[in-house]
Amino acid sequence: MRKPTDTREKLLETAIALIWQSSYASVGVAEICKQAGVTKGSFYHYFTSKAELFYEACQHHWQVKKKELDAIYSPSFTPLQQLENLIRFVIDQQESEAVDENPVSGCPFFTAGAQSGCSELKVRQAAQEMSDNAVTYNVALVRNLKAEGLLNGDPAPQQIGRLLHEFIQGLLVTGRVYRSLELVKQDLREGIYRLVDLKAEYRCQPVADEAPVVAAPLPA
Amino acid sequence: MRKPTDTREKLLETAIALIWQSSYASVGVAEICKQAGVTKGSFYHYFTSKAELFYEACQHHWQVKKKELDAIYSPSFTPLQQLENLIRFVIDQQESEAVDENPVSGCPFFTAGAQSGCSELKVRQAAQEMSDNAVTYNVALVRNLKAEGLLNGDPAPQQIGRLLHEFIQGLLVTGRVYRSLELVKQDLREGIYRLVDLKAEYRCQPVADEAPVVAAPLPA
DNA sequence: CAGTATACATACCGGTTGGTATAGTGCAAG
DNA sequence: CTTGCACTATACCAACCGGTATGTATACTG
Repeated sequence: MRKPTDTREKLLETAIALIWQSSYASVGVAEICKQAGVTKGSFYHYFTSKAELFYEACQHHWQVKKKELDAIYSPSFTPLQQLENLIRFVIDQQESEAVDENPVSGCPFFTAGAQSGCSELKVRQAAQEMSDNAVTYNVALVRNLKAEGLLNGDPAPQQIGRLLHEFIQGLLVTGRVYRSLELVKQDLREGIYRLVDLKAEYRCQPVADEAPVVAAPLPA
Repeated sequence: MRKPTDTREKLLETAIALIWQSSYASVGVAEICKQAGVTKGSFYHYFTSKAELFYEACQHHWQVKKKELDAIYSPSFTPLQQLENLIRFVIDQQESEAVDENPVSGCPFFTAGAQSGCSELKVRQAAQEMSDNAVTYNVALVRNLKAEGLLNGDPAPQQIGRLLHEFIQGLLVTGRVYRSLELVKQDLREGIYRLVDLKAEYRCQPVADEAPVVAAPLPA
């Protein structure tokens, strides 16, 4: 046996990074390999196809994001704080991944999956699973808000969770098309607040600009 | 001069139809030509590039959709009816364009533009212009609702119009990824109603399933 | 030291892409 | 009848695509 290398992981991360910046279709296997400092031979040693690489890269990347989301939704926050954390998370995310030509990267899982249209079952599958993941977290958030009696009416958390995801995705894609992070910042909070429909007395509470979004997670 | 042919228009319509069903990237010039019964020579006689064809096809298609939207938003409807018309319009649209492998086509302008990411300025430009068009109509709707005093608070119609567009696009893209028109039907009305935030007394009024969505436009 | 499985490199494949060069065709004006 | 132009058909290109075949270096195992 040869000693294990980090080639595989390198490919996963490079793929995410590149596809993130442009799109699944416009990034070739060759480019991914070049950027990762790996040759095609190695690529197809670890992955059976480009679509499969994407699928696994999504899974891999989710493991990272999951930790961040767990911090966001830590029980050490009140539901209202969690809501604000989510908003900040989305924007931070976009800001950290912004590149010159593409100030809004959008959700990589999704933008790729969306275009797949007919072909590439594996890609669509990845987009679905990542969406399911995101919705699950949204639902938890809504449930928390509802449990505290902060919401008007008697909404179905499952549906509101979906609505949030649909809206956020649409907003990010729009921001991407317009190449405008400003648009995202303008509409994100307003859209989310309208979808969850907080009771009047809790609405639009100003949030400090420096408010830490990630706190130490509770020790079990 | 030779008698004018419909070659150009044929190409525009074929392009829309094909790209609609799958995606901009996965439909080649050759396929468009074949489907339109035209050869590549003719294609590049009328259009300088694939991207330009797409751009012009969008403009062409918008002229058709514009008429439908004008009917939807005819002053002969009350604002509430206009709102319901919009909801029905979106769903009818998807239902009429559904094909086996793709029950949700999404907005063709947008799904194409979204994926463009880095490349193809002309494609992104088309997506932007078509979005602007859509938002304009949304804004008009919100203004009507607000003018009748049907909305809570004092919302900015411009923003709500954007939110509606962002949500609808996100929903359609999600429906596309899940290949589920059912999802779209479930979430469309709820999302829209939450975003516009109608006063309680006007909310969720049941709408007859057979309600005509297109009425005779007012004679000037 | 032989055997073997892993890890990677080189070179190449057939197919498709968007785009072009060119020759030909139909038709109207001179 | 012929010239000229709008239009169309054929043939072709270089570039690139995802994927593969084959070879080799490494390193553990018996």
